[in-house]
Amino acid sequence: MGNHDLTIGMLARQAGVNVETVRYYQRRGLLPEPDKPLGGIRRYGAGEVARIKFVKRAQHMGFSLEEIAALLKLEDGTHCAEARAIAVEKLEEVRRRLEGLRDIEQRLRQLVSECGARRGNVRCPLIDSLRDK
Amino acid sequence: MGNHDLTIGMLARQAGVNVETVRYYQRRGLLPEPDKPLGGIRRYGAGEVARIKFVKRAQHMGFSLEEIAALLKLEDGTHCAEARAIAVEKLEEVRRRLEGLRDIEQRLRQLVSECGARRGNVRCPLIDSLRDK
DNA sequence: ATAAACCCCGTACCAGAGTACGGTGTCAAG
DNA sequence: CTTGACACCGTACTCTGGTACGGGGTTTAT
Repeated sequence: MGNHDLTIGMLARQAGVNVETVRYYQRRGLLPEPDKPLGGIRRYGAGEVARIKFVKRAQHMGFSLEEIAALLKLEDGTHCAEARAIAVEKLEEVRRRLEGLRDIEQRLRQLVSECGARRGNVRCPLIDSLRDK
Repeated sequence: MGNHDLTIGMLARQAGVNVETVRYYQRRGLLPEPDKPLGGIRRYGAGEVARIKFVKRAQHMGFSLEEIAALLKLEDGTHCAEARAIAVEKLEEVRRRLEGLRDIEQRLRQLVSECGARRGNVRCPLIDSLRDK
């Protein structure tokens, strides 16, 4: 775990992101920037790979980088209530978005089917629904 | 319908958007820019109000401004099949997003409940799920 | 006739999550 | 010892849908 032998390019490849993304995460404070040793080339280890993967997993759960920064501060696993609070908020947000998307799905499904069933020169139901009610 | 008596500010108020938004839509080609008459103040009518409302309704159905521009070209209602094709694609996209969000909701719900049920010094289930598998 | 309110136009800026570019430095192989 | 690949760093640009700003010109009301 402590072997610091990766260059930033290797780190990026192992974590499945671009070098620029690694640097971006460093700037955002999601990834510590190791001290530059003599010569000027930094080395990274398994800890950094894991951290980037943590970020990517959290993104797939819908968290923003800002929220992920907060989660990373609780990474030792001893602040479960705080972590849970962040997840609860995200869950509520996800549910709101789900509701909105479900409405949209419904309306689109309805309109697509009406447009498909249209016969003769009836006006387009989709276009009509967008015009003044 | 043909009374062109609104200034851009009145148009914006009637359509429920900002003046800047009207100009932005003009730049994006969603709204025609009327000829500037003597003196330099353009006038707008009910057609423009309707057009902005069309855009807003379409946005609420999940369409991007680019897609809305395509829909506006079909606004006469005689190109139902083309309009339907755009809606079908959007519907598919919405369903993909819905699927993704449902997965996220599920996982978050599960994790929130696990974190809530946690007793003693078990590691935080949420944080754990973000760390290496 | 003067002040408030409004218009015109161009440009710059916001969030979010990166991506791209360009100049310089360093390292390893041939 | 030179070539190529990579690292470092700062800055700028991408996309989307606007919002803000600033310097003029005009119109409306008092």
